[in-house]
Amino acid sequence: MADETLYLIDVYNLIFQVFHAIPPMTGPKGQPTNAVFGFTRDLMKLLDKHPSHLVCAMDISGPGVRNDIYEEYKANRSEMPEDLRPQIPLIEEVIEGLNIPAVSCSGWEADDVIATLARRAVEAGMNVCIVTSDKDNRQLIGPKVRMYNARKDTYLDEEGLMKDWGIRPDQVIDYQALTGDSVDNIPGVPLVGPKKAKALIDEFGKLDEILANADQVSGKKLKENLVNFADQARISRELVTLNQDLPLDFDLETARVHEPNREKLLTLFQDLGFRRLTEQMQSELAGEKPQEKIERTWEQIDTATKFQKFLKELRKQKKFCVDLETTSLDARSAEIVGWALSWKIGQGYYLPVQGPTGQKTLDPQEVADALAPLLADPDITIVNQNIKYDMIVMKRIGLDVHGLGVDPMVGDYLLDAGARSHSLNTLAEKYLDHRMIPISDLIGKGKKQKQMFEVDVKKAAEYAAEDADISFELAGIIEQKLKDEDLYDLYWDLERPLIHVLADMEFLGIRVDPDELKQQSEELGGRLEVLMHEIYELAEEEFNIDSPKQLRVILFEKLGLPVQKRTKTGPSTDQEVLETLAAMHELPEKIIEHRQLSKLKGTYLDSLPELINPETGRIHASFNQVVAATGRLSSSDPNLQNIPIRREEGRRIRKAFLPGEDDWQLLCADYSQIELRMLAHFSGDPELVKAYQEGLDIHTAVAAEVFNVEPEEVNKDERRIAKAVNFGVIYGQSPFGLAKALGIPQQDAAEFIDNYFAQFSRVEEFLLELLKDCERKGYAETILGRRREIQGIRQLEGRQRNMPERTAINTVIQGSAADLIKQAMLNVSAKLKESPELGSMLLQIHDELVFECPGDQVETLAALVKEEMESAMELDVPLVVDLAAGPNWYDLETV
DNA sequence: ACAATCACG
DNA sequence: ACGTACGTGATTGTA
Repeated sequence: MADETLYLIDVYNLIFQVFHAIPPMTGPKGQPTNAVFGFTRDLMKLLDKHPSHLVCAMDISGPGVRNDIYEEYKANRSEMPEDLRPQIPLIEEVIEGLNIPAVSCSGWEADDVIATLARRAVEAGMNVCIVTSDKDNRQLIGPKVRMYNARKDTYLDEEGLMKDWGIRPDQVIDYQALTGDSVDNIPGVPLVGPKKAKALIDEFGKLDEILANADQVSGKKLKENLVNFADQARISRELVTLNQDLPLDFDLETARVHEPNREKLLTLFQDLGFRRLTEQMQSELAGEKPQEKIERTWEQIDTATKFQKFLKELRKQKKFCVDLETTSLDARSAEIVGWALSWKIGQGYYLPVQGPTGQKTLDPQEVADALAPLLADPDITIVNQNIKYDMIVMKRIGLDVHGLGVDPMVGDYLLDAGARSHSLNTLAEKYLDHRMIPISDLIGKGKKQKQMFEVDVKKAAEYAAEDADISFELAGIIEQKLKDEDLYDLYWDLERPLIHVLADMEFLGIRVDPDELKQQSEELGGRLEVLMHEIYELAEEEFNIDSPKQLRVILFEKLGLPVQKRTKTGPSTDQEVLETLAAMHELPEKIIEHRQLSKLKGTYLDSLPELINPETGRIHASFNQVVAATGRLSSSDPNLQNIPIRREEGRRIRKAFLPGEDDWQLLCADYSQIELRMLAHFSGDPELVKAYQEGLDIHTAVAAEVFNVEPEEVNKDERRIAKAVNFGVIYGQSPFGLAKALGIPQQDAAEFIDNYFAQFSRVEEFLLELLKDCERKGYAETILGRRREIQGIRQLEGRQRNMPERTAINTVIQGSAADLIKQAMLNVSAKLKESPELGSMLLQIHDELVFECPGDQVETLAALVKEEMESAMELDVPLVVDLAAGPNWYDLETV
């Protein structure tokens, strides 16, 4: 039995771990499944390690023996989360399906079961591995007993324990008795933490000795505590001591690993919507050999000789992955620390060009010079995860990529636009069942984070080479998936070239005048100061105006104003509420103004200057291609898509946004009512189409139809209502929403909507068709075939379906508009490549593009941009682009 | 880490 | 009798 290993799994420990580590998932029937999935995956991973014996140890709910010792034991444990409870029976089924015995003991905990079986196994000459993150089990560690953390894939043995706590396994109980454990509500001795506990144990030995020698301990308070809390420490010791002698009627031989019940598991996995696990069961049932785990190796290229040999090999490749390790997440200020490459699955290379002093590195320039021609070769396919980042960094040292292939991140976005993450870690788990080395293992986290060049080169190499290797493999897999799903053209012809366009925009950035921002900030600062005092005066006390919690007290308790609506945590104080309250008291008005001004100051005036790159004098925001589920871009660091415009006070911030040179101009080109035109095109409604073809004011035209008056007789109110109804359609409107937007009774809103659909019946038909189509396919689809899965469109009914339906409608319209402007960006960009002297594209704000150009080129550029944007797609309605230009983003005049 | 709020299309 | 407009990102306060 010498080489046999028993794995003892603390089931609930693993369940809680995976439940919190894995974001919520839902099965086909809308049931929560994340814990089942994570548990199953981790357990099957464990089986890959070929244990000879396996036991699932469980708790039985209710108070146990330890509560007799100490009533408060585990008293601060909260109830099992609502989303977890229904998953427990499913997990039990998984355990059953895997043919693993589940063992528990009434009155005792899983830990005691584990302790008992561990002892018996060791006596039988077996090795033991305890699968839990619970620290109590550390007392069981020994020459033949290790612990295993399934989530982190790490083992802990005697040596590891010494490294972590600095003690031996037989000292664990006393250690824990002293330090206590807030999770299990074990009291311990106050003031004694990990450091003190180790010191005490080292000095005096066992707990009883420590307590007996309390008078010799340095530190007055500590001395007292060791005396006063001695009993508490002894109780704690009893609580953490595991029982190794439970009367379990269990023959270890029962734990021997058997073949799973694959039929049962298959059905279960299908019901739960686990695609990969279902496939795995099917192929195993079909008698296919499980795929061999790929052996992943990596090589460090750090000498001239190795580099020459490496280059010889690289030059033979038609496709490879390049991943840069750098000093910053901001591509515009990042320095290259090393290059990771891969052109074969399971093999990565790392070329360090910067490292801690004394470690071998290559010459940065030599590496760049050698790689430049390969990167620029259009016949060599270059791939990487989020390659836009690397392209920007490389652009700074004059390197260009031409044969851009599949970026797994962008590809996965097309395959599953709604996914919460498209990170490399996520994709590696999703497509390769591979868990990556977390970067925090390398550089740490929080404030003590290291820079990549400060990390031991060998460690950096392993991490970086893995990235390149995995990205390379993913690129191949995702390319095939895109082809299978008919999304390859959308990737190849739209998203892929867009990466270049966005990289260029981010690289160039936009010039911002810090002095203008500073001046405005000071002005607002003064006004805020005055407002603040007025507010304190009216409230008759000083409080933090930015704290909704404190504001609630002032408004609703002190002033006794009526609560309008509630948030999760209490009465709401948002703008809408304050506006209502403004009729009753002077204060809310002032709060509104204070909020507005401090928002402008904090979010824009004071933050933007810090983001100006000192080298370029410009702000280089990121345009994210894989965030918005509808297909739109998003902008961050900073977000340049939400610079104020609606109110004059905020709009002035735009004065600080400038063209690159003083005699240049900014040119703004925005699509007129792009989403409504999409709706007209899709529905083919003759009235809407005609209105657009004749160039009418659409809101007036719609008002005329809905209110049955001549267009000339439409009054302001009617136009306003028609406009709101028009927008409502795009959002999948409800009478409630419209009523709220317009401040009218819900009845009236319902009537307007009915009238609208009566007049524009093709719109209603189109929407119904859209929903039917979406329900059939499970996803919404845009004009260029972009898809977004709509959760709940199939299984939900009644009012529960409203949300998915609105999402579906909005996705088709908003997403198609996003497709259109992306296409326009490509077309404009292609033209500007031919005539770069005309200017450059700087920003995209959903339906608007911003350019900079020399003053004498404004008209030429305007004509080109208008032409390309209006002809980007051929719709059944004309596309109209409005143009404006000026010396900054505020003073714009129609071109 | 999350909730509330508010800036944009 | 409910609860609801669609899509983002940044800041601030609080647990």
